Amino acid sequence: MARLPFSQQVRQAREDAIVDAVNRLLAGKGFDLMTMDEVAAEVGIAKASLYKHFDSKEALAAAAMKRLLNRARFELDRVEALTELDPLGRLQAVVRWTMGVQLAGEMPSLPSQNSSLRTALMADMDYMTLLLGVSERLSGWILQAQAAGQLGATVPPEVVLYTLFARACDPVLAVLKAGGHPDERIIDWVMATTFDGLRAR
Amino acid sequence: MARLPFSQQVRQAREDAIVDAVNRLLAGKGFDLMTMDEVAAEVGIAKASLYKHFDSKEALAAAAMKRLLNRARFELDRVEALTELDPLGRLQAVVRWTMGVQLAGEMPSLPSQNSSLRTALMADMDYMTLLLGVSERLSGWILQAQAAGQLGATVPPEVVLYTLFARACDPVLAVLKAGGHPDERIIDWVMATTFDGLRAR
DNA sequence: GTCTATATGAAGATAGAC
DNA sequence: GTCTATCTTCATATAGAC
Repeated sequence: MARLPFSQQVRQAREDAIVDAVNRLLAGKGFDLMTMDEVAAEVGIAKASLYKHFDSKEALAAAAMKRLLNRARFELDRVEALTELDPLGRLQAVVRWTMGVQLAGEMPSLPSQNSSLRTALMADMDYMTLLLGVSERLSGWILQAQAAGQLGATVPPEVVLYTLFARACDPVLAVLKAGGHPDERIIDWVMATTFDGLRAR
Repeated sequence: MARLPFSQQVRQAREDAIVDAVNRLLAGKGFDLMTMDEVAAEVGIAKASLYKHFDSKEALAAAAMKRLLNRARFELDRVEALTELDPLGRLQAVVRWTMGVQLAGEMPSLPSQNSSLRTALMADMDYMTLLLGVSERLSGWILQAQAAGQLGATVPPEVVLYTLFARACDPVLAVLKAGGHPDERIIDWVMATTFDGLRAR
């Protein structure tokens, strides 16, 4: 493992701090309402300095999203190593993890509608590669779980995948948190509605 | 029924046209990305004229939301009159309706995070009254369905209510529509995941 | 690379004639 | 009430000194 020069380590640490702040702000108020002034203030540097590290606001958000996807990939590795889990158990573990991230205020939220950010992300090859990688690993587990009869087969795998992604940024979590419920209970409830459905079993 | 003076009828028709345009734009790009210039262009009047009818951008969005809630109230009446439906059936009918509205591009979407719009809406008594009314009628059906053993009782009614609201603006619908699936099938899929859950029954 | 100061543009809202 | 033209604010992005 080659050691980086000290100056590059410093630069890396600073960029991590920037992405930290962006992640927090993205989780708290979203892309449109986040301003570069706020980011700079949060990090404690001048706004112009931000642009020495990232080309644009979109690039900043993209960096936060890429870090999230890397965290997700790491989590997928961890869950895959848990040999006591079956495919459904793995999916549930990952969904639980995403909800925990959101309740911790660390889930950067993108505008679901089209915007400058969406187009920037779709043109970002690194981001798209990461996203595709995570999607395909999840899809594999979904297919296994369906084949094993653990997941319902009335709905195509595609729909299951999108549903799981949607739970990662479900606004219901924030509403329940605002209602004063503890995180663990919130997660249990939303896990129950997601996997067991609203109808009585 | 007193007949309004002609001039007021004209005014009313114009304001309806404005709210139509706002509704479309809110559904398509959301509050933050909608601009007053676009609204004016869509209606075919000057931007300054908008302000003769509505005080602010927030007031414009509030008008669209209020009209949606009135449509919802009307739908609740319609479903309540269907005597062949039980409480669960009524809830499902309403959720189906909301999904249809969204797929038709007529569901104005609010930013889920705090913003100027949220505070404006919370201060709007007409809006809050409508919202509370719809919530309470739905809550009544939820309680009935739980008492009848049709809805799972592991989750509090509150959570069921929020989950149903969330389905009305579920981004999964738009993604599936972009995937080229017909509206009816999309609705069936999301209804299945919502009420039956992802796990096999 | 960091800063202060500024350019540029977009968007909400208004002035004032008709 | 409708229009054109304008005001004001604010946010992205950049210039240029150190």
